Amino acid sequence: MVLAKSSAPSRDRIVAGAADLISRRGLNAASIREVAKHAKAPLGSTYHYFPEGKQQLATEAVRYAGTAVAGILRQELHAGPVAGLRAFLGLWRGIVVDSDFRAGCPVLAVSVEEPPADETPPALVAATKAFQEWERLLVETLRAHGADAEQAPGLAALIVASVEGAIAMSRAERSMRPLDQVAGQLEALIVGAVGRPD
Amino acid sequence: MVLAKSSAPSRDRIVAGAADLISRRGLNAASIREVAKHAKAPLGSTYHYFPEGKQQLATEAVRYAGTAVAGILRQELHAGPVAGLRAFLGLWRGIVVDSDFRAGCPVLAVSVEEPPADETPPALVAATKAFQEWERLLVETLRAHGADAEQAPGLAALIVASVEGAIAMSRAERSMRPLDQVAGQLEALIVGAVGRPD
DNA sequence: CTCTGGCTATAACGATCGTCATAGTCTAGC
DNA sequence: GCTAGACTATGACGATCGTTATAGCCAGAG
Repeated sequence: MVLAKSSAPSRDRIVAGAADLISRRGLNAASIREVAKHAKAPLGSTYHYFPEGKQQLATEAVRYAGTAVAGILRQELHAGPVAGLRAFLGLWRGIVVDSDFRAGCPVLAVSVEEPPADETPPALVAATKAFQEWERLLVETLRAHGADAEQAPGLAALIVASVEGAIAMSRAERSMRPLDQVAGQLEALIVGAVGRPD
Repeated sequence: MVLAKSSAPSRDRIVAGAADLISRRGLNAASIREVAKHAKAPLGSTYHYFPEGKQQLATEAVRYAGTAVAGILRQELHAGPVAGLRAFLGLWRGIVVDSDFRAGCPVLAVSVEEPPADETPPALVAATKAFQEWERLLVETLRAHGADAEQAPGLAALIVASVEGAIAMSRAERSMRPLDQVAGQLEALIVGAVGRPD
């Protein structure tokens, strides 16, 4: 699983495990005790490594997932926007399938839970940055491959939004149909956007 | 009176309040106590009206939201797919804006939380049905307005997925940018799908 | 060797969770 | 008015939550 390697040092295992657990259960329902057990680390260690508690752990988990996905996306986009899209979709597809539709995107999971009080918690800020970074990478490559410069941001937003939504729909339906249907639509859209001679 | 009269709008208020709270906090983090308070109903009443507990309440909340959205969608689609899309988007836009980015889609919220054990809880089944019903309504209208019959399901899936994803992204970013960008993309796609002469 | 400091082990704190039981209130039908 | 049944009020149960405190282990520096 891309978001949860299991042989790194303790601290990293905790972060990766938190990302995985958050993607499954949601932010509020992912308990620190479960994260620790999931990462084969003692509960005390989580507060040793993350003295600011759950908020810090959640923030690092979101950043970890966001950065990992961005890295894969950046690398695969070198082969063009369609290849990047396929890698992006294949990544999520693998997570959903390998978990038997139980895991999804931790960034989305954090995004759909109400922040406390009237301040934006750092985990939500990290989620925003992750989404925007993915969009930015897509925009860059779309433009570099001939897509209309003004239309690229809209298409990138559509890609990220529809993939995130489709992941959730596929989990609910316990079927890859939504994700695969969206994949087909997006691929055609990208081809049309970069290949069209005006 | 045994069946007919379930008295005051108390029960309905609880269901609607549960849908709202679930959309804000997520399924696991939306407690029955908060739902009761939010609906100005006593805690005991929730177990009186929903003897199967939280699972039943969540299921009815998802069905309620799914049906309400489907009703609006069905009505507005009579004026065509673009009008339907605008109503769909406007509905969610209102929920997000009016709640100051705190509320979203309860169907999505239920979809992104891991089911217990190895069986599918009824709330998740209800979520699947809600998504599929929205897609079905879109497919019908797209076809009725001249969209390619084979392409309509893919476009409908893309619409639902991207709107759901964009709602979450807008909540995270505390900005309507993602939802508005997706709106523009989808509108152009629908126009192209129904209006294009081959 | 001692000693230090990063890590772990264990237990507890108050709070809140889902759920249930019991008793009380109210109202509709006789 | 009386009674049955729909609803409410109240409080408790075991479990689990985030968090903290305290003591113990154990490698490496001196």
